[in-house]
Amino acid sequence: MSKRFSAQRERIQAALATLDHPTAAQVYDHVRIAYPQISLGTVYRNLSTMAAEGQVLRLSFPSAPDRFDCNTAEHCHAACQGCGRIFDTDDTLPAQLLTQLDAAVEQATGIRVEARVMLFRGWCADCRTTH
Amino acid sequence: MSKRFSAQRERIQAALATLDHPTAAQVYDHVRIAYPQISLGTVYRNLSTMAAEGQVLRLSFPSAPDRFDCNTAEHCHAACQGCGRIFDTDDTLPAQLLTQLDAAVEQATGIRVEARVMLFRGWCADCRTTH
DNA sequence: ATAATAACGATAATCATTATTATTTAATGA
DNA sequence: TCATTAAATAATAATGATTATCGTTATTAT
Repeated sequence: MSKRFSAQRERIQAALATLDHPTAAQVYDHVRIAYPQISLGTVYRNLSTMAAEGQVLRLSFPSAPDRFDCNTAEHCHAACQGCGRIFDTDDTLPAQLLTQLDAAVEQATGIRVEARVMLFRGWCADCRTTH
Repeated sequence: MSKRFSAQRERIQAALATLDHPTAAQVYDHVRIAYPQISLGTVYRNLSTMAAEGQVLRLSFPSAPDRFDCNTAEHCHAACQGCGRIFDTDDTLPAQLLTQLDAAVEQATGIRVEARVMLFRGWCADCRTTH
């Protein structure tokens, strides 16, 4: 009936659900296995559109390509400086902690917080043993 | 004995102190006024070195050049969605709160946190009254 | 069905950043 | 001091990620 999105876009969405915080290139490589004629530009175009529409989160890291996250729920990211993996905090961060944080920010800046982008950097358990 | 830096690097450091979260290009343009022969590559090289040495913070945002912050003390940024102003929390965020955050992140992800990038979005006091 | 609109694939262009290289400046030390 | 070595520079080429263009194809509306 109503095919809301193109076949390419649906495959990109499926790839996002399968892969873990992929880059555009990783999405491209994944989709290309079953759909070789897709173009990298199409992947970028759709990812950018989806990010603008709020269907996907675009994450930016220094000296690294952007990554995309289909989980648009409230959560933070922790990046390992050793292996580069990105971990989700999901909703395991105590909500009461975030509330306190918002209050502290409002007191310090006057901003009543509506959204947060929090990226933590450090070493994962695996990399800590080898450093 | 204190380490001596090149004239170029000292000018870059001075620019960082003057400008507010500048990009490399903005540092370049500022230094160039009084020191026209400096090269953009020199700016990038020094900024990267300083970031690696922990003398400067490198901030990354989607679809925008990296920004550099000479305030390496623990602080966050809060952006107003109304007027666009950016507020620093400086060190007014309770350290004990950040420690708790780090612990929660490590428990959730395994990452032992070394650095955080926290950007808050919301409405400042002025804009809240007019919205 | 036909016209209008949107999305596509291929590829060129752009932008930020890093690497190269020849040269200059600073440090070392006999 | 003067020569030697090391480090940093300016200029510029190269790279990598992302966006823009453009002719074509697919989808939607009349």
